[in-house]
Order: sequence, then C-alpha cells, then structure tokens
Amino acid sequence: MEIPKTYDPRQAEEQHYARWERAGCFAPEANRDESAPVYSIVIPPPNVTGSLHMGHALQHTIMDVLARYHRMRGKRTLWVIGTDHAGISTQIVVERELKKEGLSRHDLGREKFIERVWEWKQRSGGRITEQMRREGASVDWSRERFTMDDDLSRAVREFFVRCHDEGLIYRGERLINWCPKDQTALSDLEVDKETQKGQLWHLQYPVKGSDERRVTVATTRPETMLGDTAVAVNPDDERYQDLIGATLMLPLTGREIPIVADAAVDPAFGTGAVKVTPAHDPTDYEIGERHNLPQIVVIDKHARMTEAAGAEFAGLDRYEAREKVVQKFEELGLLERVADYEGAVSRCDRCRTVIEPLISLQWFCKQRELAEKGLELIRERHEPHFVPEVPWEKVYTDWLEGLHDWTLSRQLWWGHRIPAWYDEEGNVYVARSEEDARVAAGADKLTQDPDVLDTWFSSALWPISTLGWPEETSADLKTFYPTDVLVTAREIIFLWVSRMVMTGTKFIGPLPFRDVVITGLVLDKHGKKMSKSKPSDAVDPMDVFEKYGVDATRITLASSPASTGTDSRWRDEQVESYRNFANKIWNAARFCLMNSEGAQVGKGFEGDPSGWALHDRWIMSELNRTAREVSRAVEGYQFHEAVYSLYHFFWDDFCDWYIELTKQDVTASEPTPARDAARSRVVTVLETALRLLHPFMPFITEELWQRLPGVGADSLHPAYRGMEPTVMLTEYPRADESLIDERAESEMRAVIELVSRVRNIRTELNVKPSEEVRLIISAGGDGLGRVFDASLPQIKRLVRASEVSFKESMADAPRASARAALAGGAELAVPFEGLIDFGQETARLGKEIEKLSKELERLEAQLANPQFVERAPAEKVEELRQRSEDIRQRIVALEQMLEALKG
RNA sequence: GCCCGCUUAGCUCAGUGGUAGAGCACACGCUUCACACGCGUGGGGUCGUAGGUUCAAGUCCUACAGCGGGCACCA
Repeated sequence: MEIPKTYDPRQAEEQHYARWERAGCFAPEANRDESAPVYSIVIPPPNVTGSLHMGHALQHTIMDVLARYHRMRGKRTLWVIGTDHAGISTQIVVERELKKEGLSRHDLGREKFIERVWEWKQRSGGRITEQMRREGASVDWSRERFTMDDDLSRAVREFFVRCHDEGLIYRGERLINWCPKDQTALSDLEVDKETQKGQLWHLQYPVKGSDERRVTVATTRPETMLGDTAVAVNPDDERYQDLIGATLMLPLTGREIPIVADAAVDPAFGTGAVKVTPAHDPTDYEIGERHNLPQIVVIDKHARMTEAAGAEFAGLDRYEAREKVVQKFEELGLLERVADYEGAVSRCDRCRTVIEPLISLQWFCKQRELAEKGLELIRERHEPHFVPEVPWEKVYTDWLEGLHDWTLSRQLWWGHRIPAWYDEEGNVYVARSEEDARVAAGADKLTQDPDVLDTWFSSALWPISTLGWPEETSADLKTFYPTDVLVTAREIIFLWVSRMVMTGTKFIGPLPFRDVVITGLVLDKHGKKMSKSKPSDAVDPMDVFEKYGVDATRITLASSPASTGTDSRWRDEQVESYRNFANKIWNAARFCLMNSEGAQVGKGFEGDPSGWALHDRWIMSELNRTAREVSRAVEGYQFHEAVYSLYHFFWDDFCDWYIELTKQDVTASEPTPARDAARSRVVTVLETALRLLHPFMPFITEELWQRLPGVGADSLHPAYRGMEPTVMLTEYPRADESLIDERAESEMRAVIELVSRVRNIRTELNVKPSEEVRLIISAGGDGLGRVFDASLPQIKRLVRASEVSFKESMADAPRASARAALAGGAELAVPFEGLIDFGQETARLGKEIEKLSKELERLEAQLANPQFVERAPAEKVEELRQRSEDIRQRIVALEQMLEALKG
C-alpha cells in the first residue's frame, strides 16, 4: 500500500467535509432511533459581516467536539448554525461600499439602501459560514438561519408586541447614549468606559445680589455650563447652608439659576458644588427630575452647540465650544483654576467616538421584570450552570440585580423595523403587522416608526426563534428546546446570555440552556488581545489551517487553557507540536496498514483476558482508562484534560511501547494465525483510538479510519445504520471497566522500568546503539521474575540484548558489570568486560544511593512522627511504609553492588 | 471606589491536602526496516512574599506585592 511518510492535511480536509455534508451526517435526522436522547447546541450567530478569528475557532472547536462526541454516543444531535444581521456593522460596511461610488445611503433612500444591503449579503455574507466548513464544524446546514429571515422577524415582532401589551416595552423621552458619528442611540452595553487624562476646570458663578460672593463648581465639561439650570450641593454641607435656595448668575448666558440641595452630591469631591446640566449628563438628569429643573439642550446630535447655547456658540463643535467657554471665563476672571484629572469617558464601542448623552424620544424595555425568573433560578438553583462557575455565576447574578432599562431603538435603516405605527394625530399603535395597526387605529393612513431595533433584540430570541417560536407547535422547538449548552465569550454574558434567559423563561418556561461554557481569550504571543483595530500580532485561523492543518489547530485550541476559561497566549510552537502529533498518528497508522494483511478490526482480543500477553492486557487497560478519562473530561468541559489523555495514550503508550512491544509479532515474515492476531490487535487498538480522537481531529481520523481493514457499514453506531460508513457515526468508545487492570499496569511499569534502566546504562556507558549487550536479572522466581520471563522476547528486543539470564542473586555476576536496583526488589547487571570504568561506576551507584537515602530519610522522619501515624489515614501510612521498605531494599542492593565492584 | 482572576522549569502553561508535571527550548547519542514533524538518554523548580490552619500546604485561610480583567452617576 502506498502511503506517504508525511501527512498532508489538505486532501483529507477537502474531501471529507463535503462528503459528510452531502450524506446528511450533520442533521439530527441521520439518527434513526426515535427514542434516542437529544443533544442540542445553538451557535452564537457570528456577524454576517464577520470573518473567522481565533475566538470563533476556539468556540467552534469546543462546540464541535461536544456535538461530535454526543452524536457518536447515539444522541439525536443538532447544532444550529446561522448568522446575525449585525445592524450597525453591516450598515457601515455597505455605506462604505456606497461611498466608493460617491453615494450616501440618503442618496439611495431607505428602500433602495436596504435592497442594496440584501444584495451585499447575498454576495459577501457567506464568508464566515464558508470558513466554518473548513473548520469541520458539524452544524446542520439544512436549518441555517439569519436573524432577518421572515420567520425570525416574525418572532421579533411577536416579542415586541407582547411585551408592549404588558407594559414592559414603552416609548419615552429619556437621556440616552448618543453616538454623534453613527447618528444613533446606543444601549449602555454598547458603550465602553475608558479612563482618560483630562482636566477639571473650576468655574465661578456669581451669587445674585452680592458683589463678591461666588460659588465655584468643578467640571470636566465646561461647554455644558451653557445648559446649566442649577447648582447642587449636599443638603448637609455646612459651607453652603446659607446659599441653598439662593440664585446664581450663570455667566455667558445671563440666566439666573437656583442652588438646590441634593443628596447625590458628594461634599468631599471638588468644591462640593455641582453644576447641573439635566439635558447632558445622567446624574444631572436625575437631579433635574427631582427638582423639576428645566432641560436646556445646548448640544445637538452632531455634537455641535445649538442655538440655545447662545449666538456666540451656536454651530461650534463641542470641543471648540469647550475652549471658548474656558477662555471667556478666564477673561471674566471667573476661572479659578485648572487641575489635572483622570476621569471616565464613554465611547461608542464600534467607532470609538465619544458618546454624547442626549435627551431623546426612544423605545425602552423594562428588563427588571423580565429578569426576575432568571434571578430566582440562579440564586436558588444555580441555573444555568456556568463553567467555570467562578467568577461568572457571580458576575451574571450581580448584573441581573442591577439592571437598567434597555434602550431598544436605533436610528438606523438596517434591522428589524419597530412594529409601531402612528396616525396623523401622533397616536401610537403597536401591532404584529401594519394591517393590525390599521384595524386598531381605525384609520388607513399610518406611518411606521422609522427606527429599527437593537441587533441584540433578535439575538435574545435566537434559541427559540431558530427552533420555530412563536409557532408553538414547532416540532424542533418541542424536540430541541431547551438546548444542552451555550459556548461563548464573556463579553456577551450581559448582551446576550442574560437576555436569552429572559426570553426563554418568559415565552417558553425552562431556561434555554443547561450549561454555559465561558471560554477564555486567545491572546497573541505577547499576551495582548488579538484585535483588528488595535496593534497586536493577531493570528488568522485560516493561515494556521493552511500551515499546520485544521486538526492540529483544533486540538491545539482544545488543549489550550482558553478552552476552560483562562486567557492564554497563542504560540506557533504549540500548534507545531500538535501538527507533529497528527503526523505521529499518520505514521502509526501507516505502520499498521503496511502490516495489515490478515488483520481485521475488532479481532485479536478473543477469550479471557487472563490468557492474553502482558502487553495486550496492559494496552487494553490503558485504552479503556483513556476512554473513561476522556469521557469524564469532555462531559465536564475539561477539554485540555481530554487532549492530554489522548496525546499521552497515543504517543507514549501506543506508539512508544505497544507498537514496539508487538512489532516482532506483527512484522513476522510467516503468515501465521499468531501474526494475524497480533496485526488485528494493533489495528483494533488503533481503530478505537481514532474514534476517541475523532471529535478533536475529525479529518485525519476519518482519512485513516476509511483505510482500516474490516470497517464498513456494520461499524456504525446502531442508531446510524444505513448511513454511509464514516467514523463520525460510529460509537464513541465506552470504557470497559473490566478491562482496566491495575495489575497489568503495575507489571508493565516494572518492564518499562527495566528497559529504561538498561537503556540508561547503555547511554551512560556510551554503548553504540548497534552493539548488543548481555543482561543479568535477579528478580526471584515468582512475581517480577515471572513477569520478566514472560516478556523476555520483547525485553531483549527493546534493550538490544543478545542474551538475558535469570540468576538467584547478583553475587556471581561478573565484577565488570553496570548494575541497577529496580522497584520491587529486582536487580540487574550488564556485564561489560573491559568497558567498565570502576571509578565512574562506583560514583554512579553512589549518586543513586545518595538520592534514595535522602528520600528514605524524609519518609522515615514522617513515619517516626507519632502524630502522623495516629492522625493520617491508615492506608496513607501503609503506603509510606511500603515505599520506604522498597527504598531500603534498593539501597541495600546498591550497597552490595558497590561491594561487588571492589572485587 | 467596589468585585474578581493570575503569579509553578529558560518560554507557554497543567496540577484533585499526601513522591512537583507536560509541550517547546537546551545537552549528548542515533540514516534502529511507521515516523528526523522521528528514536533513545539527560540536565533544569526554596511553586510571588510574609504569616496562619493541618500529622501533612504548590493546593485551604489572612495580609502584602506585581500583573490583568470586570463593574460604578463622584461632577
């Protein structure tokens, strides 16, 4: 059979995904067992404008490992795929495209513009989903969704109307975050607070009716003073007691404003007197509400000063106005001082423009009521279960406890239009359709609200809308809701996770997911966040796929601490080592296939295990132990532990030991039943290992599995009978506890130690690899002696010994021997006439004795401690006793060896 | 300001109260008939600091230091 020496991932990647997709392997319908349990995941829908980054690759790997694992366990598995219309992002992308043609969206008009966006989506929107095919993601394409699909839009309107009818959604004039660049309102979660160095200006406002007296206010935004309608002080502040109720002359405007007392003012900060601009600051807005202060809008939606700011300032940019205000105060002698100050600035998280708080008429959602059920569940039942639980359960709970109303409306064109219509008098009719609104209004001429909804409004419905809600009879909703797990990043716990909880509990009942896995970040090699906007050594997953292969990338990500929630750096060396692992798998399989004549998967391990050779009992024990460990790890979302087990089993146990131990039998030139059996065993272990590895490395495992002798339609999990043979629909190996054999493992450890010690001696004495040695073993007739005897052919081969002899004791071994004492009382000698440097050998043994003596000393000290013996568990004490006994024995043996050296 | 996380080998990171681990890097030796993306052997750690609990602490508790993150209406 012609198999190249080096694995080339490309060919397997190109071939198998298309085949799986064509054969319908990804759909839950592949499973013919109607009574099979269900497993479902919905993907956090990537933005339709997006392209794959490492964060996606990480999350998708985890979701795919879970989906493939549970699918192989025979569950009816659904992984829902789709994309998000991503309101602002998408609108910006298309506007940018228009700009190249010298057009703005206003040139096109709303309808044409939206057509243009759909066109763009048709043309370029599939990029990220194409990339997901490359990743190997086993999502069900037949159920692919887009948040602007008709049925999902219907769900959005249903959600809006029902909440409006219950008073949870309302329209009102409130202070909101406004992005002057994107020209839209934003929710609190779409705003980043950033500390920034700036100044604190101390401005003096003269007191009316007094020539000298002034009140000094401190502000980071002097330009807003043009809209001041009061100055507030703390009611208990002694400095200002006599001024409460007094009137100030607001400079530059000639307006008179009152001094009010409000507990929100911190007397310790600044001067203890706060200028109040209700129209442009959230705190001031609340103070204004409490004291019935007028709101004077001095900054407009473009962050320019309005007419109300005064003729001198009208039209100026907010920062120009700031300078001018400061300058004027200085000229008037009313600028007391300027202090350096580090304060928080809010920025639009999309375009980084400084947010302008503005009073504006918008739609809001009362989240507090919606969150009640979710709060109850997390507090009383710790549901959903966050992984890792610390710190996310607390972060999530704290957030739900401190909810503010959610600003829903966006002044954009791309998105779900708000289902509200107005008649000519301005009355509002919220309805599921324009027709319903007309009926409600009793009028024909209605105008729909021009605004659209926050993108996250439709995302909040994702787990239920993709499964068919509000169609209560939807089979998918009944079958696949609630989902099993949500895998996502911490940034969207509030934006998305909490809101899905609200909609799921409100409209369906149960939480939309049982577990929430929060991944860590994949940072660049310097520990910086990979970012497109900020400088970083961001790594493109597609490049990594190209260079190292998809499987190597996936298993690297699964092994990364980021898969279990800890941020960690991306390192090419890591993926390189897993690329090497893929190649190791390839070559192990290559060896098996080159020697596969007469072999058959599933054979070779017949009869009672007690009749098997030690290495066969041992490898089955390790294999089943690995299967147990991997299942435990995957089910507990400890992916790096699963990878560690698989890597260690495959490379160390299977390749380095089992194949080497069995090689002679497998490569025997005579085609005997014994050879066939040995070949079958090695291929059986390989096949099981490939199934264990498949969720992590789908392509190479499929590529190799297809070539194994004796696999086919019958190899599939019973639930998938009738499907095309593929490793992805076989049964995920279940640990057979009866094959986990502690004794075989311990005996094999002894053989490994023996071999390792002889190799160590060979290396230390510079024996050429090609040169054969003689080996003398003393291990008693029972126990270890029998074990070594039974494995003699293997031992001879592995240490390159021409001859191995068993002796009662080492006493009559040649003086010129290198010696070692093993655990369990075994001793060995390797005679080297003329090669032994007695001084060197004495030193080597001396060093060994010293090392063991130190350990013995420590153990004995512990055993001599009556409190330890009394209080520690008896088995622990016994364990230490045995260990110290073994070490003592070895020291005695080594000392005798030293004696023997003296001759 | 409040809350949280991290600190273990040269690097990146695992680690469940009971013998400190992996990968990479490093050193030495290998064209050993699956694999040099490999094989064999080896060196390398007072587990951030100081206390405490415990028979026993890298692991639990307290404080501190350094780094990172989240939340917050102190102008």
